[in-house]
Amino acid sequence: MIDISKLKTFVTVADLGSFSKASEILYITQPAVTQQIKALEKTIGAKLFQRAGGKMALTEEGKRIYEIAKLLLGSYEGLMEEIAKIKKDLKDTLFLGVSATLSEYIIPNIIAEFHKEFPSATVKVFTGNSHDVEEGLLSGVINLGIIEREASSKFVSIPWLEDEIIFFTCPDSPLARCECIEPDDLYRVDLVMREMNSGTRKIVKDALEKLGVVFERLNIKIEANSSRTIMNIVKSGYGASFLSKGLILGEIESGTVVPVKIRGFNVKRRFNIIYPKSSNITFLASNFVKFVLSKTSDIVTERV
Amino acid sequence: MIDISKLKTFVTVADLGSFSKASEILYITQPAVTQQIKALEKTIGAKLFQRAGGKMALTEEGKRIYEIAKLLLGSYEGLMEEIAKIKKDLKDTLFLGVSATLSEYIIPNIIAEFHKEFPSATVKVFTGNSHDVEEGLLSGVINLGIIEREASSKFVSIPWLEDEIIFFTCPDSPLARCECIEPDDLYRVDLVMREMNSGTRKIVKDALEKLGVVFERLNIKIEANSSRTIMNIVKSGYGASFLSKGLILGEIESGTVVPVKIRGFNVKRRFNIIYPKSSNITFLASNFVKFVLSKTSDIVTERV
DNA sequence: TAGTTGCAATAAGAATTCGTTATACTATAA
DNA sequence: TTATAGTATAACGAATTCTTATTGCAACTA
Repeated sequence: MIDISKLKTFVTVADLGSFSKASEILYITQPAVTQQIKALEKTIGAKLFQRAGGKMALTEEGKRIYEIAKLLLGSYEGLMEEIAKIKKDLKDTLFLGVSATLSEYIIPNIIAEFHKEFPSATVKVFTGNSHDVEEGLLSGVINLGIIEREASSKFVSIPWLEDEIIFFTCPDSPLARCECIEPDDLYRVDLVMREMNSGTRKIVKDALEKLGVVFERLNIKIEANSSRTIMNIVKSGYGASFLSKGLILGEIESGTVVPVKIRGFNVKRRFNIIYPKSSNITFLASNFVKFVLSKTSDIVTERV
Repeated sequence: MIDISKLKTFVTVADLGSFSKASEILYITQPAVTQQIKALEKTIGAKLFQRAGGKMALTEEGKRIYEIAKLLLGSYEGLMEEIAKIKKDLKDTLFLGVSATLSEYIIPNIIAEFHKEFPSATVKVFTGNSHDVEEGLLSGVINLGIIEREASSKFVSIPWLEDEIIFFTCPDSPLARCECIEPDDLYRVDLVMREMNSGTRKIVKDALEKLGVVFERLNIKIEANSSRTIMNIVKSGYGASFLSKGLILGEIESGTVVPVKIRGFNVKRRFNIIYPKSSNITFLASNFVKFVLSKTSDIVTERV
């Protein structure tokens, strides 16, 4: 199979009319040029250069090959340019994998602010559960991950925000007047919940069952797979639900929803920024981490 | 530098969606495919396939590379087709190297008749001295040579026509009435000769000097590098000259020139068909040799 | 005409590449 | 759970392709 580098050598020799000059430009030795041309001539089955006389002149066959070789080298140039572009694009792109909960509140703001500080950067967010994020990191599809638990030993974990799941309802509800209810009181409440398989739902279920609540006996009237949807339902006056504190803090402050304590119910978890121990962190990714951590102190003191 | 075969492998995998299937089509093992793709991904700096799921799907970068790779492989196909054409053309072409004397009489007829028998064949004639022909054979520019002497030990020599150099003049000349002259008589004749460096001139000079003639004292009034020119000069009534018997046989028969014997002057030589011992003779060349030898018997008996 | 110079070809050894075999890993199917 | 298909990894051997050293050849110069 004919080598692109051999064609490059051939075209260079043809253009310069000299083996030794071509060897200088190609940063190889003159015998290497001789060998490459010889190999080409062997596979083509014809002499490409007329050795007689001062200059190396193309033979008739050489001229025929030359035209096509130039075309092919043109395509090759195009390929290399595209590769250069891809490299540049990837250097300026941060592939971020985050859990569903996070992707809905803090992350969008963070990305927007990050983009203000790094205008040339592009951030692509992949939403998935913690396992998906870990897989993506190992396969290289993702540069940086943020998950709701500790990562496995294959990853570097940077602890980030502490998150708390809280129970809340709308101000008009009778529940809103209670400062603290008993777990058993939940059986008498219409509940809006995240869908099955949700990490948030699972953590709530586990915590309630520890308090003796039979989850199946609860009145789950509505299920939704979006935190925003759940929020809107409760805000509009229907029932009560569980969500991350961060997701509803704004609403609590503006008085559109009211948090209600459940005795003994205390679910806290910490988000972790992670990346593989095996591969080096991207320059852009490290900038993102620095940026996020600097913003975190504000968020922590102000809100969480 | 990126290899065409790697690109071919990449495109094949992309088309089939499988490393192992691609390996079968490319007649290599599956690990070889893995390695090639891996190498490509390393030089490009991006994953080309999404390993997740059943099929191997192109990533965004993979798609970008795929398009250009197909273009490049197209050029490569074109190159291979051109090479095939060149090989075919060369197979149908006989490169013949002949000495100047021969190229002027027997060879043109032979080629014309050869072409009648092998219409698809092309014969290209290179005229030069014996040394040029030998060089051409060794460098591969020529397939077959016909020279005026024995070839060096590097060549296979097939003896062909015997040639004789004869002295002649025009019918009007006083010389024409002599049946045989003495060597010293030449000093009194106006001579037309081939140019310096001519093989024919050298052989004549050597033969005359053996007969005691001082070559420098001869009256060489005209020099010409073409046998045809010399013939025309003598025919038109001026002086006398030496030429191959074959070149002037027709003229002698038609009475436009007259041969004159010089006592003791007897120069014969044999043409040899030659080709290098090192390289095999072309199919077309061997056909040409057979054809020429079959024609030779006619020529020998009829004319020489 | 001999000697110098420039360029290409050749030879031989070293380094790299590349493909193969053998084996491990990871999903999916039975 | 085992079996199976497909991919990745490791290690070795073969082929390629460089490099250095040297020869060969032709043109130029003294």
